[in-house]
Amino acid sequence: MNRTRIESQSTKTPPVLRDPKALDHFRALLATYMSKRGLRSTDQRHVIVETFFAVHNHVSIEELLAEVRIKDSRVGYATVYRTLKLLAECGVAHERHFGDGLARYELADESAHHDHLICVDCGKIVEFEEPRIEALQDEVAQRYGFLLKSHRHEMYGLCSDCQGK
Amino acid sequence: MNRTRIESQSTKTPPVLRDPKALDHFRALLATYMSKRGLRSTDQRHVIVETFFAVHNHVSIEELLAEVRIKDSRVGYATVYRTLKLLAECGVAHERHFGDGLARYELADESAHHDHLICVDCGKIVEFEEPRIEALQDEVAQRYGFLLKSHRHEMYGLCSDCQGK
DNA sequence: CTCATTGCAAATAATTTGCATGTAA
DNA sequence: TTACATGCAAATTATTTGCAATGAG
Repeated sequence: MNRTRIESQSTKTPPVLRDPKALDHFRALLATYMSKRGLRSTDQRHVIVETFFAVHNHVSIEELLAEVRIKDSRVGYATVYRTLKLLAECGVAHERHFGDGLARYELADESAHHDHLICVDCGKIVEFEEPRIEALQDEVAQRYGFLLKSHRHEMYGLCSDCQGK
Repeated sequence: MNRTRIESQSTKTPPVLRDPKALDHFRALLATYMSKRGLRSTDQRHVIVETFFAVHNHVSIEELLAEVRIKDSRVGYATVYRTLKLLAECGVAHERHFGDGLARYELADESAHHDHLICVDCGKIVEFEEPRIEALQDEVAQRYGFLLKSHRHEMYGLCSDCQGK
């Protein structure tokens, strides 16, 4: 693993404001999932999950590991991988793959069924929602006889800040 | 590399019919690009490129290598990687990444600006075009001040054949 | 002749896994 | 005390690269 790539992006973006109610919902979801399978609550899982809740959306494993190690320097990266996989399994997080070859995770949020705009220069990721596109997707799927399960819609370009350069 | 995964998908799909004129266009494009940079024409490149033209769209490296080795068993996989990279550079092919972790290549075709429907059960890939979605994409990009360079729009679901199972 | 190209093996890079040790319940 | 978890290192998997040998121009 290329450790030189670690850079805490959370210092670049303002602290994330999240609805405490929503976080409680996700904590409960995780707790239920874990107790149902006999999984155990550990210090590592706790610090990783709470850190994930606190940092910007679309964190990479590397970024999250760096943040986690500020609080507990002895957490191994395999544990972060395993814990994020767990969060994805129980529906708390979604795994995303953009063009740069590494997995990013975001808080699952059923209500915000969004897609992504990605700046190819600075890497900024903007979420967007467009119900008319969703509607056309359904129409296209029907045209080809597909029963739609999920989709991925990413648009790449230059954000307003990077167009001047 | 996992060599057990080799399976020639071209035997599952009917031989691809392509416009000979379009292929000549791509051959010329490649020849120009190569001579401009002093690159050399070799037997390996020739067999790889012609095989690529003959097989189904969205070939993986593994699949293409298997086809190529039917004609010349001594071609190394590094050469296939390098040649497909070359095709992508000169605009003859596009590299695509779907969910299965391996790169797939398709003939570049400016006129057919299509996206993909992918069956999560059998892996079938269907191309679709929907100008109204393209138009909405431009609208969304403008809304967020982005200058659009490219996009990727993939829809995952069950194709009609797999819905019955 | 000269420098691009090839095939092979070794290197990368992200992620996963085996295993001895640690620790919730 | 009994599995599950952890940390580490080693394994995986797709892709890339170094290098000596080959070959195109």
